[in-house]
Amino acid sequence: MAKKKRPTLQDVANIVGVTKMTISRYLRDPAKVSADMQTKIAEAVEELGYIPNRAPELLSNAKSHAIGILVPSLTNQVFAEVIRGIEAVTEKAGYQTMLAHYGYSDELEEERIRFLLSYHIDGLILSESQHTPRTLKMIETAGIPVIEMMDVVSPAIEQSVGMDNFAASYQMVSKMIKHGYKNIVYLGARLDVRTQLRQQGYEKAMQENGLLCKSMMTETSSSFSLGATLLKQTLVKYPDTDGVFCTNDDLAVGAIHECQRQNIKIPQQMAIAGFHGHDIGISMVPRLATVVTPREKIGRVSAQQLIARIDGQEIDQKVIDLGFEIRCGDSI
Amino acid sequence: MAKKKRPTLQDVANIVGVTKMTISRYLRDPAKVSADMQTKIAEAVEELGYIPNRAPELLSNAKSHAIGILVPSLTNQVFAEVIRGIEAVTEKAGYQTMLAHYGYSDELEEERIRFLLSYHIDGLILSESQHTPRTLKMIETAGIPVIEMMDVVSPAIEQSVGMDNFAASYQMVSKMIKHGYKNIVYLGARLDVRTQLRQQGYEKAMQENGLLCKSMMTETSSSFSLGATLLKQTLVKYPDTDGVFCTNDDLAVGAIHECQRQNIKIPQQMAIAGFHGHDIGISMVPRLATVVTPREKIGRVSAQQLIARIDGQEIDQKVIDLGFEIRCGDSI
DNA sequence: ACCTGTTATGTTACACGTAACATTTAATGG
DNA sequence: CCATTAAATGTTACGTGTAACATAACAGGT
Repeated sequence: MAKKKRPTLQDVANIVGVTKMTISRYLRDPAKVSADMQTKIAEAVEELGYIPNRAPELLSNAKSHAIGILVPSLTNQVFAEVIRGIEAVTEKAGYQTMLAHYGYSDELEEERIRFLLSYHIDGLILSESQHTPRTLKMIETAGIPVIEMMDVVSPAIEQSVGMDNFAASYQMVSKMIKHGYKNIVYLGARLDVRTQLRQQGYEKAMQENGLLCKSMMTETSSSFSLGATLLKQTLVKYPDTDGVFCTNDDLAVGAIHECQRQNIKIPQQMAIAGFHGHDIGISMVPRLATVVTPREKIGRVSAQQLIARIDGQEIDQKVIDLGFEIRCGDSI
Repeated sequence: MAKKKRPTLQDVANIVGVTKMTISRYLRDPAKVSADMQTKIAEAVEELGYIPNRAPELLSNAKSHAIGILVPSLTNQVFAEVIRGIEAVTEKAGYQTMLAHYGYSDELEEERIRFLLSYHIDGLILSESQHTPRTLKMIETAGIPVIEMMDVVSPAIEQSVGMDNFAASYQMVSKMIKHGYKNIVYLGARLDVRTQLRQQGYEKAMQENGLLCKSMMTETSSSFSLGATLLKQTLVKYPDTDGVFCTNDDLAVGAIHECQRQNIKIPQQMAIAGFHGHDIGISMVPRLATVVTPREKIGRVSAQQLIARIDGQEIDQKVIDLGFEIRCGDSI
């Protein structure tokens, strides 16, 4: 069972009886070779099971038609939807995507970016606006367009596409206050930049109304049961709590579960609001109040902008704000 | 703003005043060059922001220390956890992962595999045991080890790691029947192989007990609200339904939501069971009856087996069954 | 038959890091 | 201080597809 080397263009060429250049042309555009040559080459390629080799085109400085996508987490549903948006665009434009994640760690992000760049990707979509100095240097050196998604903070690199997390949570909490809730607590997990922005929006709304800011936070990564736990802890520490604003839907749903366990009536005794507008918020009873974020659109627009810039277009808008929507549901 | 070519080893070498070979040695193992050379090279590398280039090592038939992971879907939480398991192992072993997904389409799977193979990955982890003929040919040609995850069907390629979906659903449905439920309906979405195996397990259990098999199925991809919809439709079509077995937790949770909306008491009037054992099933009220699948372990073991085989070990077990656990919760 | 222009194929050189071997420099022992 | 060995660096060749240019084949018009 000797390990055969995998076939090269030359191997295909030998079968057909031409030079590998002809095979190369056929693979890039079949119409470039004569009709009977097309069938002969097709057969040989099929017979050998030829697999293209990207190495040479990486050696030359040709475009790779691959772009890198870097998300902090795959367990977070948000990014699955953003990725879907990105790929809806890249698929049509003939770009392949290389996906990586880094568990909210700057150092891991750097490592992943180095990995992706080592494959000469044509562009890069990041999910944060905070990077190590080395990351910034690498990206500058690579000289490829970069997009930072998710928030509309002024981009650390070139261009950002997202929504205003601060404004969104400010509006949501203001609405809760308008509904008459006074002792609203902020529930947060996984303290990334966006979580912090949302907390600041919460604080602004509370302070504007002369209310006290309280929070229940953890570094643990978000989950439904964590939401339940945080609510339980909140009720112990702040017994007069009449509302919680959660940094995402998962926590909010878990909080609702805990209220149901403790027979706390929503929204009469307790208001609960989340962030993102995932499907479960619509499915559940009561329907969850939440900020609906344009996740798929963020992906689509990011990919469009990136590809436009790969094609040489200048940046027309450094910051693209795709907005959000407040959905009241039945939980506030 | 002339586009600078990105720096090569030669550029680093020119700064330091040595040949690129010395730089290459340093990058692979700093101890291989003299002490003062180490600092000089480190500075130059930092200054240029040198990014490694994988092309040459792809050209030579060297190992790439990258493996490919192919999952049908990223929105499906199951795979996020499997991937976490895989990467826990690959990270330690010094392998990079290239992740791709294909939306349950054989053709897209083929395309993704071609893409991954074109980067000379050292091994491949797939999530299905059904592939196009061309896919099989390519994999054979590539001559790299392949693992098929998720179920314990006899592997289409070489080795499979997973659990017995058929037995699991058979046991769960049997348990529901033992609890006294008779008119149990199977709720399914996204008709992939594992969904079908689960349905067959359901049917076996029902038939063994002389009960009638009924199902409510759709090709739409799974979601919480789809679970609610399916339950609603089930109650219209089969009004005497007293239990539903769902192909996954999402559908089951949605079904519970719908029961809550319609004031159907769980488990007194309706039994509901899911599949996988996701966090939400523990968080929610009532706690969901479900089959707990070893998702992360499937990932870990798959990666271990793959790496062992990349290192030349022979296959010791063609099929590795990692078992499952029935968790009753409060919903049956 | 001859020229023109088009189409199809061939030739050459190149991109970049590394294995294998060659050479230089430094270090140790007598 | 020379001989021998070890350490550090240099040299050469290689792998694979493609751009750019070169050549061959062929059609159509006169």
